[in-house]
Amino acid sequence: MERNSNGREWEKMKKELNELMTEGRDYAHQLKSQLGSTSSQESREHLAKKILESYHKSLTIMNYSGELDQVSPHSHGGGSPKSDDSDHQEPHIIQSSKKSMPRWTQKVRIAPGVVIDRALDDGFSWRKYGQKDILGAKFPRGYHRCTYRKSQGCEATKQVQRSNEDPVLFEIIYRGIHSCSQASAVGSTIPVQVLEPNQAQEQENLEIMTTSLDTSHHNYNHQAHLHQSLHYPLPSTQNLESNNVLLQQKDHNIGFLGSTSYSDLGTNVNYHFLAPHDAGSASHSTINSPTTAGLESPFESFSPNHPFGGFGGSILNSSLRDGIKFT
DNA sequence: TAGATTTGACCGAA
DNA sequence: TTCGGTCAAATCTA
Repeated sequence: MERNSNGREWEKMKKELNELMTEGRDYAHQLKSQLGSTSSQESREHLAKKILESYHKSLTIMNYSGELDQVSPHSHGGGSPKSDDSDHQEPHIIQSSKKSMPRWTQKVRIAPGVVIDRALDDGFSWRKYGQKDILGAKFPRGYHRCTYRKSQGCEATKQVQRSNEDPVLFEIIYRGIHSCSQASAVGSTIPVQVLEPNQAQEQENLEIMTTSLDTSHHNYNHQAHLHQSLHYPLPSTQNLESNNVLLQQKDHNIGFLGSTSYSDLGTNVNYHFLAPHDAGSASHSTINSPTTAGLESPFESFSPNHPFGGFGGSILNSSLRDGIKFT
């Protein structure tokens, strides 16, 4: 059946991706080993560049494969029909009309204390092209596409939906990968993706990410605390759980990961990212604006050009948020 | 004045 | 027929 050939192609792609990720890991190890040494800044930058390249290649493969929508179609045995429980981010397939486009979801929980002014500043420029009331949703869904769609034919889009149950929680659905000039400057919008690696390798990949964070984040003085849980479309729920545990543990070491802001869909809010388990302690104070329809941008103090942009950017800007799942 | 946002209309999939 | 996604004209803003 068609599924068999797709499966073979997918296996081939996974192999290539695995090689690239491994390459990236090796470079990261080298970089890590140089951190405690007197190696030159140039040498470190070179290694960082190589890491970036590895991940960029990986993401490019995913971009053109058109396979992401099919990732792990068997990942939830007897999965429940569509659920409104937005706090549980079990990987699931979202049927997309644009099958060839990778699509993934991330959830951003906002907390007070950080003023942010760009609409979900993930380093890319977005232009809002629509807003629509969704059946069963209290808040409208915003539709955004890449600013460079016309000039560069970039097909990346995103949708922003505010949670019914938790107004400080935003679900952001990304579609497509940037093909515009921002892609090389910022990195892919696709966050970390580990494609069925064994756990050891998976942990190493994650270590790379956090190592990268440790080497970079000190350049920033954000107030926000960001916690994360990544959700991979892996067949194994065990992998999923280990990812979450690992990342949350790493997260505590990181301290700060980033902040962003979002302005849409209901109220003016200032946010930083918190994992659900921290949300309670972090008072999601919502700075309500007198208008609820205006949806002004509450995001500030998040530089779209910060060095998490490339490798780190694809991971940090996009991944290190409340939750991400590929679909 | 150019670029961004808003919003009603339109279209396609289910 | 309904609903989600996109279009495009009108409007806003820097």
